[in-house]
Amino acid sequence: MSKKGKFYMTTAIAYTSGKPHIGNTYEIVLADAIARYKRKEGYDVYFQTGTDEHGQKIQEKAEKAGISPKEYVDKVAGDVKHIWDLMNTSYDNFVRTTDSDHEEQVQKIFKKLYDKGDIYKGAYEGMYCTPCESFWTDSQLVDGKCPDCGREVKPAKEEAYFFKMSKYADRLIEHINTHPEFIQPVSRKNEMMNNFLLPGLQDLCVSRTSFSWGVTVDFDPKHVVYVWLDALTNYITKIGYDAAGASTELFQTNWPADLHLIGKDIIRFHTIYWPIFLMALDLPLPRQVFGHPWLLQGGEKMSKSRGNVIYADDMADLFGVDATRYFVLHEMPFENDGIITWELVVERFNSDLANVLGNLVNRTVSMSNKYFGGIVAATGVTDEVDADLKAFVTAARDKIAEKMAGLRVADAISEVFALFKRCNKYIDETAPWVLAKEEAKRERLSEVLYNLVEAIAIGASLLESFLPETAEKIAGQLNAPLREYDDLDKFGLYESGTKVAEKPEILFARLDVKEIMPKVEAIREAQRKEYEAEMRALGEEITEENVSAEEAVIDIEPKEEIEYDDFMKMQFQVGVILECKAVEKSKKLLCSQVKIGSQVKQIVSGIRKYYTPEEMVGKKVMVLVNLKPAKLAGVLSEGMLLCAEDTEGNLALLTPEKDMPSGAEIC
RNA sequence: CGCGGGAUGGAGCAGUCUGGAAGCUCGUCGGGCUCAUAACCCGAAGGUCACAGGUUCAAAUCCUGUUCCCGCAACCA
Repeated sequence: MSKKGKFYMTTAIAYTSGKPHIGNTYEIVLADAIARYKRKEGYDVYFQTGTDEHGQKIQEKAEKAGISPKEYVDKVAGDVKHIWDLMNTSYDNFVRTTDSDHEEQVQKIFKKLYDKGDIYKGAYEGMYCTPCESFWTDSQLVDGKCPDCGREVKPAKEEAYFFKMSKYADRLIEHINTHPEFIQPVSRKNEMMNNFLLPGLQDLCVSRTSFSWGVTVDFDPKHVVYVWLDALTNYITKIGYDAAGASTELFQTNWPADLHLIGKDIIRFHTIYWPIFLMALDLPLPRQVFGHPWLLQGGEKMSKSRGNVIYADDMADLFGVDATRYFVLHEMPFENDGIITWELVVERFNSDLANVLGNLVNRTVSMSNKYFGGIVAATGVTDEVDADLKAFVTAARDKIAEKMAGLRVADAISEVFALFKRCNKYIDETAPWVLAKEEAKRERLSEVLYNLVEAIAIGASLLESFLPETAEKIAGQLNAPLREYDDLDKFGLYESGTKVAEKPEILFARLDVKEIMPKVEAIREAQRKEYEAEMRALGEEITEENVSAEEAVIDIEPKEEIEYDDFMKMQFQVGVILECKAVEKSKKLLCSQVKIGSQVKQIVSGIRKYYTPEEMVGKKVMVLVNLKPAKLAGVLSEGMLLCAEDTEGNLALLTPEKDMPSGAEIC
């Protein structure tokens, strides 16, 4: 055990539904920077990551690809690990939820919670709407009928296991209130409190019978364990937790985790369900959960068919691993989403990596060789300007420590670069090429170069956690080892008389956007080709539409087969929008007056995000006319406008392909 | 009136808690320098700090109202 103690941190485990893009890769790089930094500070770090491999979605994807779920996840887990390794991440353990020891512990945990009474076998005692295949609680019903379709529901009893969330809610609220650092950033804490905890927690259904690709409940094998219970517990099972009490030493020393690093989308699972599961297991809670923001492709959504997905390996090919690391670490703010575009990457690459850092090392090494044959020696001939440089450089370590303590990784890396900028300024202040002209200033010149090399050596050591490969390269050129953390506030440890590399190696060669963009285009083209090949392999037809669409094809849950009579019960007609306005008190609803034949109906639709009231007026739309009227946000709606919806939830109104009069029947 | 965050030079952000000369990075323009990867250093232009009121000797900062964006929740017949 080191002097600072242990530090157990995890990333979320990646869901193996496809190859991770740069947005997913961000998390592991961020985690790695923190892990390396903590190690440097002197902590015994245990850094765990891995893949989440169960669930319905994976089962379906595998079926489609015509392989077993296990074959499918083996492949994707391989891809994930490959990228994690490519990004030079220093995890200690790569876990997979299909590992047998994990599955076994999940079963034990489930059983333990069941024996304890926190998990109980129940049923959706509520009401089941057969056409909708959905259960509803009494409070969700509208006039005792299905809130989805308005039809009769009947009591049904599909059995399932539930977890008594409410039992631990007060304890969790108390914990969150007394541990302000628990949820980061704090704005997320309010969301969790206001939306979930304070209104009251519902018991959570923790088993499924609708698919089989998961951990089987061993004492009731037709159920599989809810994927989140399965996934979250990796944080304990894979460091040796044993529900029967025989936990390993690794577990004893490392639990509770010091940091769970996760995406902002899964904060709820980590700050509500996970702590409650732990309470039920009588285990202490993790110290901190940080829900980081997302890295978004500028303006557009990432989609394979469009060829604009940015993958870490493509970026590494074009720019190198450290440049990729630099970009994601630097560009991601603490709280808001970051933006990534190829142009932005090139700009950052040139201005920071090539100009500030690469050129600094290059000119310094080059001057040492030119003036002193590469020998860097301190002479003690100082000048006033040296003091400021030294003060700046020796203060950097603690500034960075402060940023890192608050998980402000982007700010921390900026501090490192501020040091390099200060060095460039020092060169200008001392003007070595002027000193070189006078033989009498030779010792001063030597001291200046020594100071520079020393400052760069410290800078490289501070850079190590973020860009490990580059730090090593710089140390190599200076012919000096990277420094220990405790020495980073001391100036003058570079061994005087050391000879630096004879020829400086270019660390980052400047890039030209004009040369990069054709390569980017090639990557895009390759992506589209690969995508088409995949579609073909799945037997899907490639049409102009599904290549250019957000997602080529969308499969939805198949519904029960219906009789022709069922169809005939529904009355569809063409309607024309006479008036349309936004529904107040609602962000999504538009209220339209629709003329169908000679009658006018008021219809409310959730399409405000996609259509303005003005553009609605005059449209011919398809209307389900005989739907039972209902109130939405207090406004009566007497029918339904038909829309197509993609997987992103984007909506498009259906309109007749040729002009048809209002009231025309759709059949 | 569901909860919360935000609006600051061309772009991206800090500053707001604790009122006291509007700051950082990138870009643009001018200058310097030549050790270096056309790089580095210095300087300049450019902002009514979303809008309207109020408090104060003094407001980006505090108070009230308005508009617009964004999370989360709800809703989406």
